[in-house]
Amino acid sequence: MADLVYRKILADLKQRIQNDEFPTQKLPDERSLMVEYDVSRSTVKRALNIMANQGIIFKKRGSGTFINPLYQKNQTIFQYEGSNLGVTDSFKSDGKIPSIKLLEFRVIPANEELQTELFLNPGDFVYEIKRLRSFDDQPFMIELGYIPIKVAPGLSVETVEGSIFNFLEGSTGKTVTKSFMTIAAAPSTPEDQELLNLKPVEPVGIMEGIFFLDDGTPFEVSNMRLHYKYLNYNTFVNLDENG
Amino acid sequence: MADLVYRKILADLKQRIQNDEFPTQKLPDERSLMVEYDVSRSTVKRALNIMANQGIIFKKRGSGTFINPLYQKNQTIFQYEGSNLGVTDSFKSDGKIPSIKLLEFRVIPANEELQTELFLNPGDFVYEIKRLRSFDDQPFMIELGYIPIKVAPGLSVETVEGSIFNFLEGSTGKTVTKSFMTIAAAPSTPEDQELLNLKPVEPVGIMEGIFFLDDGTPFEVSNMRLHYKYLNYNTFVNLDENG
DNA sequence: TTGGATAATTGGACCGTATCAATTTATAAA
DNA sequence: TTTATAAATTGATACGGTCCAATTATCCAA
Repeated sequence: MADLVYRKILADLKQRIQNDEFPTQKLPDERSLMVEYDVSRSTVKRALNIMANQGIIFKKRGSGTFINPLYQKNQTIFQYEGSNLGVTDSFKSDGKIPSIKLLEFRVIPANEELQTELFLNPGDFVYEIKRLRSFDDQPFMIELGYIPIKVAPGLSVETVEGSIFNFLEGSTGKTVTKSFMTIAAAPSTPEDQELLNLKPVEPVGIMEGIFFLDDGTPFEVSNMRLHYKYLNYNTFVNLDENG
Repeated sequence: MADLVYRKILADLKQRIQNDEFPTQKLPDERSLMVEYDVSRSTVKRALNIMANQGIIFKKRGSGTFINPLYQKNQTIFQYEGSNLGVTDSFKSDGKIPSIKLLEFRVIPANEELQTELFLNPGDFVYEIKRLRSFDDQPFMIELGYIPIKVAPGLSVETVEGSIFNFLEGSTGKTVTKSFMTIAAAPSTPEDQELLNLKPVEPVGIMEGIFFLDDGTPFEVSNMRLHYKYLNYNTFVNLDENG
């Protein structure tokens, strides 16, 4: 995986940026990099394009390639990168111990909305999994997930009390690297307040996600209600939509 | 701009997907598309890669390229694409009339945080712009923005009562297509409740963004407090980070 | 010294080729 | 029929080249 040429260049350039090896905030031009790394210009461009899409660098034709000062100076905001999709991993634990309490686990027929979102047929069944996640006994999220039985037939109570993504990867080798997310906010319901230990005026953050297998199969629909202090979503938006 | 080959293919394929011209959910293979459009395979791959990064298609080596069923069936959630960064444009108005009320407009020295985020030096000045945005007299967002005077020296009250991005583009030709966004939620303050017409239990969504010019210059730091019903952020997450 | 034309620099777009790797399909053997 | 093997399919990686467009640097003339 990591022995790809463009990935090595990518990793190396990121490292060199962090090491402040480009004090002028300007990277060498593409033709120099091509000689330096002894690769073709296409490969250089590939690595640079990925960094540009991640907001690490800006490219300006005729002028050069420049480092996003924020990436260097304030990489705390950029640490969204490299995060995992699974909640277990993506909410940085800061040494706190994550735990899962299973609130509900059953099989139900997929309603119309789930049929649309998970691309199921009428009569297909899904697992309904409701879980409460905590860090050090401080609950921070109510997770209501739906998974078609036909894509994960072997789900058990023990599995569901841990990371479903890890189970999936271990049992089938498939990984979940893509999702469609919707982020919103709402006043907390009495149930939210009880489970997440919230005051009535304190809201919840809502993250709804449809997670896909690598081949595009919708794998899970998840509705996550978060203690508002834990909703902190960072993203770099680039409307150029170039590759 | 739109006469680029890969963009034409991109637009055409999107259209054909919407027109349901691929009922098997499978696109022609890259070599066929290359013949069909009479372009090189590199150009085909470029267009397909962009669509894959947008979540429109999934590619599977050895198997083919497949349409994300959600893109076709439920394109409402995908309508984030093609949106503009400027708030005036990006919040879909549904025929409602957007308006801006200027609450505050002054020049202040940049504090330490602003110096970091906008990459300024001690002593540099910024505009502080506080605005209330509405649709049909229904306020939905309090916007507190900071813009360095040296990147937009000509800001006037009239300008600031309209779209700053449009003014910028008109006066300098520079466009804003990149931003770093942080999304959160919080209980509403008394000021929020008054300006946004919220009940005490109703929260606000918070979007903080650093907007960049095309050359990477940080242009604006904006703190947006939204009526919670208007916070609805959609995004496709792809951890493959390929170009 | 300055202004404008000219050249050099630098990233963008596109083409075309070769080889590899994952998957599916076809074929042959048990 | 089932199973193992080989072939065809299909996207991924990487190389190389040509021409163009935006920007910056250079240089000459007024």
